[in-house]
Amino acid sequence: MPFPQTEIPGRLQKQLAGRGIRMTAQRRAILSVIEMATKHLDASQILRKARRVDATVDRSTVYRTLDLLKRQGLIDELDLMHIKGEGHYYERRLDRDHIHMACLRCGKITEFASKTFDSLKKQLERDCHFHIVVSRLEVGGYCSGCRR
Amino acid sequence: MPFPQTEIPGRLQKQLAGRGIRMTAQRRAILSVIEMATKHLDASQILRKARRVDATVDRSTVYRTLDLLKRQGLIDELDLMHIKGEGHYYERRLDRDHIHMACLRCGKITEFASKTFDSLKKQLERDCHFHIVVSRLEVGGYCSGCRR
DNA sequence: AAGCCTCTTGCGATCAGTTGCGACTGGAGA
DNA sequence: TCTCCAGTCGCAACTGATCGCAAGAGGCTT
Ligand SMILES: [Mn+2]
Ligand SMILES: [Mn+2]
Ligand SMILES: [Zn+2]
Ligand SMILES: [Zn+2]
Repeated sequence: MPFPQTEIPGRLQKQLAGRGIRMTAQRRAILSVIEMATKHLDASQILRKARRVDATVDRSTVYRTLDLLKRQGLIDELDLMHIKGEGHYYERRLDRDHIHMACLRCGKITEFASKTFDSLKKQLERDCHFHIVVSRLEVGGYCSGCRR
Repeated sequence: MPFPQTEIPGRLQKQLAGRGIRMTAQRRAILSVIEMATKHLDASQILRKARRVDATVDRSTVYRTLDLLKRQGLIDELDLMHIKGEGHYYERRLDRDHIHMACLRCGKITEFASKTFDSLKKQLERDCHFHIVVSRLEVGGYCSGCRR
């Protein structure tokens, strides 16, 4: 999970509030969980952690907040090749896009930012006259430790 | 949805049988639906169509068969940016990988094969010592008709 | 500080996808 | 052609995600 060099705590909350979105105790709890995360979390993990901050948080509020953050472009939703189960994973969206690689054997997730990926997207925008808002490149395969 | 120039009907079925996988009436029904599809289908659409071929097909059999085909590398699973709902879409995997672009306004799905995408994957394999088995690049944004 | 409007929430019902189980069957071998 | 059993199936119970609704609470206005 990529981290910015210097992160102001509560930044996510400020970004939302700055867009005129109402701040609630439940949202603050969920946002703090996402902000402090050191790995990709799924909805049930976010719920569990958020409840330690505010015990009233309900499952549906987590899903609704994740949906809000997605629509606002503040988080990205990942499949991670559905290595375990059908669920989705979430991570904060930072300045630089990155690729996710999931090892089909050991389950390790590797992240990688690539210049070629950036130019591929530029090329897509030019060649297909498509304005890209969000992009997701995920690959499944075998990591250096697991390939033979 | 990309189509091969000449497709032998029943090819998917032969591919499975050739790998020693048992062929059943239900599987034949589901395979034919996937083979004849002219667009990306979700599980409930596949179930509905398969039942018109064999009325006994159950929901769980569709999911189990999709899972089998995924594991065999014969179909790919797509999110299509979850333009509508959380579900997944399926398409046959053919020789050439392609990118999916989903328009967030009109919902149109555009497919695109790219030389740069192919070399990005090669570069990934080299730089990360990762052996790619399956890859998925999906982008959301605005198509030529919808961007202003 | 209080009122008010609107957005948000928890709850329960519902829907979609998964799993365990006993019955069934494809197809290899006799 | 018949037998046989591992693999597959339908079913029903279960789990995770969604939705509609009435109650609750941000935060602007006064
Ligand atoms: Mn990541
Ligand atoms: Mn997905
Ligand atoms: Zn590995
Ligand atoms: Zn469009």
